[in-house]
Amino acid sequence: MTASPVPPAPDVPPTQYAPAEVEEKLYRRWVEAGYFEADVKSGRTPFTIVIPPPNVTGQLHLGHAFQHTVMDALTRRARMRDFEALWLPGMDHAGIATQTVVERHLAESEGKSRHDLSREEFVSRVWQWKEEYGGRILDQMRRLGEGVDWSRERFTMDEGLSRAVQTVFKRLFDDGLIYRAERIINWCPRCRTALSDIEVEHSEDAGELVSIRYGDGERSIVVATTRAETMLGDTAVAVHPDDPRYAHLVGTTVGLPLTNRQIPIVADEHVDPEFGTGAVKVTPAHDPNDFEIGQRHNLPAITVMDERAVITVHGAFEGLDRFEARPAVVAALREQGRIVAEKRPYLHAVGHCSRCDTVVEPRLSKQWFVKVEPLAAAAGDAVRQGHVTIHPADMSGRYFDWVDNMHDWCISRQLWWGHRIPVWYGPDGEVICVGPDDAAPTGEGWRQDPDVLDTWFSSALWPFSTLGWPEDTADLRTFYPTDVLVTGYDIIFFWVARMMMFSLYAMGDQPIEQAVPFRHIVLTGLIRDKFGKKMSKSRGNTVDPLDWMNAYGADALRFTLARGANPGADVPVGEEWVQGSRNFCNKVWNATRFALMNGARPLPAGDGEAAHLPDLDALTTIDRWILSRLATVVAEVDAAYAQYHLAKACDVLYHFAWDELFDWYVEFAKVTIGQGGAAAENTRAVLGHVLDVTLRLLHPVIPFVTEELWLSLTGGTSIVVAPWPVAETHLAAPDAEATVATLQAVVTEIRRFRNTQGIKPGQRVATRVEFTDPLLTSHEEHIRALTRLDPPADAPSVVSRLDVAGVRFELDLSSAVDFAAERKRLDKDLAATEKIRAQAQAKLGNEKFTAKAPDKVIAEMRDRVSRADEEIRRINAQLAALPRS
RNA sequence: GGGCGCGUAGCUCAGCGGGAGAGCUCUCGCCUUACAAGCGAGCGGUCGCAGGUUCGAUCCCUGCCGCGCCCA
Repeated sequence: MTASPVPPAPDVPPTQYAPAEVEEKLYRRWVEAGYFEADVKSGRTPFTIVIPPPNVTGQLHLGHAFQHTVMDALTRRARMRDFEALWLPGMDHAGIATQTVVERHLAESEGKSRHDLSREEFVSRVWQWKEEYGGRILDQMRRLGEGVDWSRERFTMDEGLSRAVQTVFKRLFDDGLIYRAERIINWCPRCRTALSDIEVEHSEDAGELVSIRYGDGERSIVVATTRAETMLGDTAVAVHPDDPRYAHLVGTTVGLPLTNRQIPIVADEHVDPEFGTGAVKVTPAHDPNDFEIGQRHNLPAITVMDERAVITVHGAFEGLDRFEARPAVVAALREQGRIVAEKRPYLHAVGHCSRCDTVVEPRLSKQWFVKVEPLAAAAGDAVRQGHVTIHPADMSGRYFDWVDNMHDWCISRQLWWGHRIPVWYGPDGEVICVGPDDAAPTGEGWRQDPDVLDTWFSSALWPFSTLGWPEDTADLRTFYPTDVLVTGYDIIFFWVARMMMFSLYAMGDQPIEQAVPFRHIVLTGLIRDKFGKKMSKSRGNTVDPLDWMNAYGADALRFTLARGANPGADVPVGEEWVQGSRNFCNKVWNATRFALMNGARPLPAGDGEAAHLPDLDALTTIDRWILSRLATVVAEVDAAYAQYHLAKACDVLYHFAWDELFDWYVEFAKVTIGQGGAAAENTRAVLGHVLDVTLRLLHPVIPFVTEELWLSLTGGTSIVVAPWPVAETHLAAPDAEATVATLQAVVTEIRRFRNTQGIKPGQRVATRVEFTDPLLTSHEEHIRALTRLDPPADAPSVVSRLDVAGVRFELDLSSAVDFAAERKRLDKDLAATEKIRAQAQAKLGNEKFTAKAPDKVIAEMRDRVSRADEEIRRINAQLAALPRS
């Protein structure tokens, strides 16, 4: 055996990958090199993703980490594929959340409320807070290695984005799509602001159902309610018009208890005669359904609570919170003998503020609304007509359900932090909407609407406002429409549909394919814990992604999340998963380390992948096998990405890298390299090439470790800007794949034999090897190396003979062979093979099958039978050769 | 109540018309000089239940049972 000269490895890396030592350094280098900055002038095809803006008060959680990993993988791959890739970062101003945080801060540090400051002062405090504490998530994104274009970072309260907000508001206003009206809206008594429908979360809560008798004697009626305190604001009782029980009462009045008011009994179609007594109390100012009834019957609406949900009427209850007033009212009614029935607990749906969980109070109030009907119709059509594709496709139903049944959107919020509504009220009742270039009216008696817009209003403009709209910027012309939106399926309603509506509206002068905000919507699932349970603070199963990054590295976390990225499916994660990913990264590290120590290096780059390879005719079967497999893997990874099936891409790469490249090719390569000569040199080049390609394929998902290794392996500038591999289909070598499959089967069989015989892995066994399959002959040394079989001794005493596909082994065993164990093994294999044969044979024996099944399937069955026959013969020969025991 | 989805190995999930897969776990044996964050071998499933369509069903259809989620 000739020892070939191994070029000294410049820096042999340590045996364990240490992410902490490389991540920060590499990230800084990437940013400084400007790799993530998109160039409008490059002339390359653009690829754009805008980040769903995280909340300025927020911290990175696993949900962000997950979606950001997906976006980063898509963007990095696009960049490698020579697209002008832009991933645009930023944050939203999170009106309620931010104002709440700053108010608390103000209270704690100075003991003041915002009302102790002027509005201007308070807003400037919020900006101060933002500079000092806001946006911690941005640094956490850097930790994760996100390749965003920091030079284009945006914030929804920035001047440009605010201008976009005002422009859209003005247009909608002028088009009559924004209106102001007195309606029942969702009110949070803690945040003291209106909420839109979708900022309310419903849950089944335990309450009470109380039945109360209104009126007396003949003219009395029993109503049931879960909100007894609102009876103070009742202005009617409603029954179904066809309900015979109450027909005689319709049109009359009853006395409202605890008050001296008489209220009418009205007939309304919307009353459910099956529910309770079939009669309902009507409180138009405190219930959306009652409000509708009130409208239909011209009933007055009496507001009985203030903005904190404290009772404002009726001396005895005035000043009580709604939850204090409820038992008080019931007690007072009971005293009068008016409580007919009580049910506790009574489960019913209760709305909660999505921000602070306070029970929402329906409140009659004057608010601004967007008339969504025409906008929503366009948003639905864009998807129906195929201008925008939702992945996975079966999530489209949710989208349509939403846009087809959308309610008008309440956009005003009673806050100070946000985009102030650009509407001015004049002394004589004038209402003027001021556009971004208009001068606000001045003079006596003019005042601006005090409210601000829902944060989601500005978020809905994000795909184009971030690119400079309403100005006609190069960025907008180049990067809009964006290519992909990645977000959770839970946010379709909040955000996706609204971006669609506003983009189509604002970009309405463009053809629809140019007006859409994005061409693909990739919906991700929710992160769950390792038992598949939702993560929540109350469950105590939340995980800080920073902890896992610190423990296992950013790549390990990313790989774990990416491997779970099955389209639309929830992703359970546990620490063991991350450990496994870390182990994978370390495996890649060590395999590359081995390659470096053995002088493996891709040949100098030329045009295309094949330029990295030696003359194909000079390659061994094993070299051709791995190249053939690599070509398939590249194609499979591309196919998976094309479907946004990141989990599949990761799975393919994981198994190729570990199970084929590292477990087999590297082991074979040890032998070939050890043999020296031209074959060794070729194998070094092939190993170098395959690793190079594999690292590039993995880079979008695990950017750090791949960069660190790729730099050593290739001496290139950066894997970030290395070309994405191309599937070299001409390298397909089915013959080599078949031969190696046989080799693997032979090696595995020997290993099994050794195992069942209790031969220690390290123990070398003298063996005579005889080939019946000539294709395998040249691989004797590979087989011996992987199975630890030595050449036979001079005077062999053959103890055991083993026939494997194409090879006969005569093992010289000094220890006793466990024939019983071997027989058991073979019997099991025989039974399994006979089963396969029987199943295939049964099909072939079925006339209907042979008549109707496609030829390809029939041929496959025939082949299966003959392969099984051969296997059965082989096993039987083995069995026959075993001495009887 | 309306709609959508899911029930596949101990756990978490892929597969979705022609021989049941992965990760983690588990069993046995190994510090075999790239890697013990590792290596080799193995155990483990009437693919929720019942019908139907089909030459053939984990995969398509219907019903049932059990779980989710969204909307009301």
